Amino acid sequence: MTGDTRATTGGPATLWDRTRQLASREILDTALRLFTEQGYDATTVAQIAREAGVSQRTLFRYFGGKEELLGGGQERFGAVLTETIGALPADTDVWTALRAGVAAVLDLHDSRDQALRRFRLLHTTASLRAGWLEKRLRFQEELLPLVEPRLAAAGGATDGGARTDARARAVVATAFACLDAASMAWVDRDGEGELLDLYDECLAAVRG
Amino acid sequence: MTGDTRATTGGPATLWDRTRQLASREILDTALRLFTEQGYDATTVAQIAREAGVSQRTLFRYFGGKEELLGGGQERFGAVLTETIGALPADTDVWTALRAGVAAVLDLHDSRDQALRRFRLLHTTASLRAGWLEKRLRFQEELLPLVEPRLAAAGGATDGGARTDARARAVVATAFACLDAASMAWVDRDGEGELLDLYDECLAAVRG
DNA sequence: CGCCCGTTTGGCAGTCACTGCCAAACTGCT
DNA sequence: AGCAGTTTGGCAGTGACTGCCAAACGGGCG
Repeated sequence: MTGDTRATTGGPATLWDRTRQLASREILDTALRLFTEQGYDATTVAQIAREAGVSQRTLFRYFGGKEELLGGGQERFGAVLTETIGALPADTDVWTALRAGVAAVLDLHDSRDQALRRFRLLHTTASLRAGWLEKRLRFQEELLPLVEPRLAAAGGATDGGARTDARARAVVATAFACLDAASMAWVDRDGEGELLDLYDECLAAVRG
Repeated sequence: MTGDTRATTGGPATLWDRTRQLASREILDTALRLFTEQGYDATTVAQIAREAGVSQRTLFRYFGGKEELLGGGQERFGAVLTETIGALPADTDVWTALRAGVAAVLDLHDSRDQALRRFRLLHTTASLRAGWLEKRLRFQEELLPLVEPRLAAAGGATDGGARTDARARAVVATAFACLDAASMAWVDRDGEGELLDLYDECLAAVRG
């Protein structure tokens, strides 16, 4: 705060950025702690701001809304998903590609414990669930242009158009649905086993 | 409102019930109208209440929240789903059963036009989408006990327990995902064609 | 017919998430 | 040190939603 303007850096660039990152982390940690302690709905944004040492207004500038305070790099999900799948060879099977995307997203979590806490919160809080599902749907839309061509190539492949559109949506949505089912089961088992294995199992059950 | 206490009945029972139903309809109609005219987010509950001729407080007593004002008998969805599927013979294939459930729910809409309006609103409004997806998930949970046994019977069927749980969830979620993909495509085509056909196409794309 | 009881309604105030707006504090550069 | 651009914090406002309490109303009773 005072003195010591010389950069004891090691961080990204300007002091602002470092402070910002620090505050951001503090807010996220405080939020996750309070959420797990009192529950999501019972925790007010004002309380998080107070305990994190920032004004409510600033908190809302850092994060768009209460839901974002769950953390877990949810904003990166979209980018990671499209990047991972986009980087795959064009003739990769759709399901293989989607599995790779799911795996990449799961790797984003810092620790198994935090992931478990987040998922538990997510699956037990209606409002959070709603928000997550909505975000998921957005990712799904973003993924569409990457999935459509692969689907057309593999399937008997009639032209493009609305028909392929619906099918691509269904395929991506199914992958996400399996991820959700898997993560629910994973939470039920208190984080025992590998989430990806559960995902495979779910997908197998669906695709018979 | 005044005089005419003699029952020109024909309705269910007491005057209260009839008034209630009338007000309910008025509110729902007003809401759908305003939503389509101005958009969901731009319409305030206060405005709906004013134009429907009830107090805001009463409106919230009739319907739990703004989302319910979309109507379409969403509350019955759960019941219809479980009843339809529950009434099917125990050895019915899971996918057949789920298809029947989906068909029953689709039959719930009064008119094609209203269904289209509702779906369009649903797919273009983030907040509504979120709410719908959350409700969908609740139906999914309700359906689980009906789906699990059929899945165990058909599939190689190891024991019961958490394993089947995840798979059942995945299967039901997939069916719903296909319904969503289908309804999105249906809206894109301005209600042309049969929704169920699109559903079948989506499911075929998934189960390849 | 009129009266009382239970239900329903409406208004009011309050909570909570979230958003502009504006002045004050601060950082980075010269 | 000083200037300019950015960030912050407080304040007021909106909109959904919830208790609370008094007033209005419908239905059954004498």
